[in-house]
Amino acid sequence: MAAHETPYRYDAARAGELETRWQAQWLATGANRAANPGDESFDATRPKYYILDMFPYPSGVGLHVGHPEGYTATDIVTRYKVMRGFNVLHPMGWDAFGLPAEQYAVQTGVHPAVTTRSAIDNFRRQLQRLGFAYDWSREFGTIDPDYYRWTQWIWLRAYHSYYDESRGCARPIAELEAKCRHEDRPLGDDGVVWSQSTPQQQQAYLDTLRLAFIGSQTVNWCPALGTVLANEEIVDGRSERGSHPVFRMPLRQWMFRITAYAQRLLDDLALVEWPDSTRTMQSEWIGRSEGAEVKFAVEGFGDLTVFTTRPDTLFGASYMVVAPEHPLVEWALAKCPKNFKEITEYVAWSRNRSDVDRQAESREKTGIALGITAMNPATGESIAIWTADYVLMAYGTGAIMAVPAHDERDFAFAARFKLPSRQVVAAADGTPFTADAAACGAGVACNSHNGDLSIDGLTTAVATTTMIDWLTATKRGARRVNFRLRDWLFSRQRYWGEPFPIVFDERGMHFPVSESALPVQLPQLVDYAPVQSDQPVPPLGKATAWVNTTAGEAGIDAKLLDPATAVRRETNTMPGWAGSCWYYLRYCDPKNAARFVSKEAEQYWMGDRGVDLYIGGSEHAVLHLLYARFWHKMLFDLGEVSTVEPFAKLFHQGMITSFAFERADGTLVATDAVHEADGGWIETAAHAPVTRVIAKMSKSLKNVVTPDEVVAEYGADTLRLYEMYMGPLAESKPWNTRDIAGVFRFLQRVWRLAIDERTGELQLARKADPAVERQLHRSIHKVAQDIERLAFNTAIAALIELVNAATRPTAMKDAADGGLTADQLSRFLRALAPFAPHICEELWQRLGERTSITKSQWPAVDESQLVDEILALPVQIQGKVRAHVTVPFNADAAQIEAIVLGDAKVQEAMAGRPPKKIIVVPKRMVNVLV
RNA sequence: AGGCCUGUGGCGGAAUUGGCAGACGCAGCGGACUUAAAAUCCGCAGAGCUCACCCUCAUCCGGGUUCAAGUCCCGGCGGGCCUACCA
Repeated sequence: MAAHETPYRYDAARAGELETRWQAQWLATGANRAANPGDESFDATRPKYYILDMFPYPSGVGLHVGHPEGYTATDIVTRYKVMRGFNVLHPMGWDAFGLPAEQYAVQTGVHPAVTTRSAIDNFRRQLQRLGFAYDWSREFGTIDPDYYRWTQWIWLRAYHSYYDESRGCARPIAELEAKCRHEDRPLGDDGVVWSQSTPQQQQAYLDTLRLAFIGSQTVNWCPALGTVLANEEIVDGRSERGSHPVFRMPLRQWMFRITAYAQRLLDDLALVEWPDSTRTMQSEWIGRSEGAEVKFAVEGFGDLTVFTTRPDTLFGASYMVVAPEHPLVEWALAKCPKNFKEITEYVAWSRNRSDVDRQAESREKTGIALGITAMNPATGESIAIWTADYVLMAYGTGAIMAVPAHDERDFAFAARFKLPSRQVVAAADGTPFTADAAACGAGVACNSHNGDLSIDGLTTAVATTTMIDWLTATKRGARRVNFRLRDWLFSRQRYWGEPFPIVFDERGMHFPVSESALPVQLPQLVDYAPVQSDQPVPPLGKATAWVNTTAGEAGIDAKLLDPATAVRRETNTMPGWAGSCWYYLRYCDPKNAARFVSKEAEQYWMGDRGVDLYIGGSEHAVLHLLYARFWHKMLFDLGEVSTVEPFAKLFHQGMITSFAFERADGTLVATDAVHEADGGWIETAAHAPVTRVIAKMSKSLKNVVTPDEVVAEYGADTLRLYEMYMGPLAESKPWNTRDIAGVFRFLQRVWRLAIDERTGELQLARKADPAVERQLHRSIHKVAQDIERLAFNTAIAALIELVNAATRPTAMKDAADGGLTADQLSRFLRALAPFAPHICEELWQRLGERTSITKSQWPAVDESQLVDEILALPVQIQGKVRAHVTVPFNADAAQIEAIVLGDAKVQEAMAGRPPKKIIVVPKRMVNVLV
């Protein structure tokens, strides 16, 4: 039939027309608005459900097809839950501060405020074109002063708090300060008390306890990015973004004392419904290890403390190693040892190397003896102290006891430098000890006794506790838990971020901006480029009029500082992660000018367990998700939020990959340089066969697909359906443009089921076909179940099967003889609506409905339609299917046995042999053993 | 080097608790309709064997548990992700 004969066919143009029409309508009528408690339209009888997407970082290039995957999934659940009678919160916004926007601005010469706003506008347009049921009235960006005002406020709350170890939670630091003053405590080891200390000393003391504090730290300096980076932002010694080399240097920076929360961040992973892999990654990142600290006496220096997880091997510690940055190195150099020059050179060399150099080189250990010794507290022996860069200053105490017999790293080092070794553990399974390798496993202690203590013969676990008890009793050490997690470096030498609400006076003391003076606005800068320098120089320093101000002007409490005092503003800014640490809270109450979120809105939407469903990429498994949990716990301690964890259920969508082609030598070829021939692929220019492989979408491979092009060719409903039909949400899956036709044809069939393509008239069945009716109930039931378990691909398959069953044959003369009745169509459309909302809304309205399908109820399922009266059961003889029998659905085992044994084919297969055993699995199958 | 995940037709995938392997879609093949093609509708379709099958083989490879294994256990091989001198 020619196109002119089917002018009312569902094609790209029709899809585009009806989709944009309904999108405008939904937006205009606020169809997707969620009412807050206290709002006029709020219905308190409904349960709440909070569905959150990880909000995007709007980039200049716009959305790619990976973005809508997770967004479509949450949209389906949103629409489904609304139809099921929930009050659903489903918001969207923009994570818009940060490095990429700034780098893009520097490249293009356009201010990041301008490029970011236009990127946001483009992202919003693209998302709205896909018909997602976001409550757009709640939209905000992290760059909005109304938002970052509260980011600054939360930071101030942390600044004003410390971690009370005795209570295990954050408390106002004012309480601690009052206590210090009242008790007139000594502030440090030197015994100087509070009242005898200068204000600077008092502040420095409090800074060792604040949750948001300033401190001098060895930081990761990335000259190419012109900023310092958090440990989490470094991969293989290079910046996660851009892969630039990173160097270590000491710097005074704002930090978060996330380590105070290490144990709780670890423990509470048990409370959340998250993928195991993500919980494992977080717990490994936190890196709890149990062991002991042990003091080794160094004559003239004092104690050299090490952390070890194997105190049971203390008798085998035959030398020690400290990190090149360890204070003991300076002390040793001060004694002018023979190899002073070599030590100095080694330390300088290892310090200046970037991490990438350290790791690029072979594992060959380097190091140098310091020419001093320590006393092994167990053996009383003098053992040499070395320095080597395989010992990290940032972990434990920056010093180790080396037990080459039972530690692979120590073994390699000892082998290289011919250092002594002693066996102190015998393998539990009797494997003989050799000097060729370290025996790291557990076993039984040996050669481990002195006049006071013997752990010989004890298993590793018992030997460990015995040793710790002895160390504790003799004050040579103690039980200790150590974490790999380090404090979070929270300042960046960049322009495009939240300013810190803090100023410094000429003494270098810091003062917080009052809450009432927030936000501290980011000043408009014409030149915001990073400053090329060996030393970090924040671009905000160029805003001299903004930086140099008075206490009064900056909003410092007059009780803290005279308003006329000259002060300098902090010129570092917060890192890109700041805004995403609490955005899910702001969505609950985005316009609140008095609080970051009202108690009522927070308690309602966060409920008992926080966000009910959070979907986003697994690349945020450690960074964002750990930081957000940390902020949330601080806010919980301070009484600002009511749940312990922010995200109850987390799910990661897989990556959408693409095809590329690979030559015989393993190099990749762009898709446009290849053609298909005889079921294979040929590189056109070289006439050589290539194989199809799966690769990430990239410009160079010419395999990037954008939602805009798919929407133009098929419409948004088809794109949504295709992305959900590709496979399980969690898996990574290749985009295959060819396959889109399948779901598009499905929507065309849906359309044709209701609409006569030639006339545009509604066409419906006169009466319901019982088989179709039955299948309709089953499909709706399955779709509901599948949505609950996020198995959208199988839900769609069920709907396709239903439509195939209901489709009229071409030969049918009267359309009313087939298809669906109005009532059936109504129910079918509601089941499909979460997936393909536009076409369903259109057909729904054509059925005569006047309220949006969005607001309709999920169709009811008749349970009796889900069971068959007669079941076909496969019958196995000796475990192989040999026959099928039909039985009543409620037949018991005895009845089924009788039917089976009476069946001719069964008897034939049994060949006269008597049944030895019959296994009947109700409603599944029968197995006869002879 | 370690940890976690994963391996099913030509392709994407299904099989929810151990119970008929390959649902559904793509690509392919055949038919109806058409002067013809497209579109549409109906059918076929894991491999093997002489057609068919209530035959044989088959879920990366090799063992095992079980009446029964894609699914559970052990050992390999391949792919992916994470961590990577963390004492």
